[in-house]
Amino acid sequence: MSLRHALLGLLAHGPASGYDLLKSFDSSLANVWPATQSQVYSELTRLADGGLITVAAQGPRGRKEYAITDSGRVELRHWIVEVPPNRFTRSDLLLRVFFLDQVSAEEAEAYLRAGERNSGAEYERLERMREQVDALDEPLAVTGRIALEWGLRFTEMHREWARWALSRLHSGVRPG
Amino acid sequence: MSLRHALLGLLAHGPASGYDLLKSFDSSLANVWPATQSQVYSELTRLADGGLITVAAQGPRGRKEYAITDSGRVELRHWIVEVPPNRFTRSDLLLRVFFLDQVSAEEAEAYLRAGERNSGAEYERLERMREQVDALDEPLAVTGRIALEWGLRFTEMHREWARWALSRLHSGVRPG
DNA sequence: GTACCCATGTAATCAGTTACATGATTCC
DNA sequence: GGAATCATGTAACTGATTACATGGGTAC
Repeated sequence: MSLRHALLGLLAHGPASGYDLLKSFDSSLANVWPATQSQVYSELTRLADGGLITVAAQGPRGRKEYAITDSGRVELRHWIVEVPPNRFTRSDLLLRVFFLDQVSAEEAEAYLRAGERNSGAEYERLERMREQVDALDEPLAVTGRIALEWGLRFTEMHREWARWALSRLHSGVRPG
Repeated sequence: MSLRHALLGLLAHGPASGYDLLKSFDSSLANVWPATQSQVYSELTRLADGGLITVAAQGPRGRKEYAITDSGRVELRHWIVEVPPNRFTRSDLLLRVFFLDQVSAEEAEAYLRAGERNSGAEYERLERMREQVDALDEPLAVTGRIALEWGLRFTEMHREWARWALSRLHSGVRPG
């Protein structure tokens, strides 16, 4: 049930249409909580039915601009401060690591090297984002910057871990 | 479609029943790929229908012991080395961070402090696991140890990030 | 004999993905 | 007038969660 709160959170900053919100999911929020077009539109309908948001204005091409209601804000705050975050996230990347003993040493090595490369590239992508965010002065800049820092530290950690795993794999597969 | 590969990976180490496999999901795999009882049993039936595993033996209480087949091993290896891991994982924890400007400074601070505490406790839990794993000499020990190291580094990173975020929040909310 | 663990299965529901479908407006 | 973009919606399917339901075997 986090998608609804992601939408409430975005609408807490101001009214927007499904189309507008979708763009947030394609850019900033894609790293944290990806969502598809069909998901966004149907969730907006449900939120409006529940009275957490309302259609504040209608524009051309059937555009509906949604605004958060008081009960929507209450629900958002409740979710942030009261509902404990999910501890376990699924990682098919780590799941493969668990079974690396089922492939050849060369394949296992290639897998970890690919991980090292990807997190390096991801780090650079986030670093470019940071430069942009640091230039802004919006309210999103503070919290967005904190989330971005998480990504930077995460990818850095991942890269170093992949290196460590490579050395560990060598000593593990060929003990001595 | 990672659950089926998690099952194949576990069965690659030797035959087991649904009940046995379930225990793996409750212990070691819970950190990486949680699965429920109903999910495991229905996926096992599907895997057997597809010929990736077979019922190797039947025991008391309707116990079915499954064994991986050759095509199951082929599929497992293909998944490990050919299928690229999922880059984006959802994090409702980070999603809340994005919207921390919607709650009071005190509440935001409490949220980050709770994250710091939790990752600290999680780190200690994993450290205790490491002590146990380091004592083993099974084939799982090598890859399991590598996955565990990821958890240790992740929780450590998370804790340090939470601290950083707290200082950042103070300077961000009350500029000067 | 009874409590606990072993052991499997099904049904209902929810969340998320992919694909399909349609049409209005703006820009050039 | 044609292309790109704005804009919303629905249908089919897959994956995951929760709850229900049942019964055999073992230890004491």
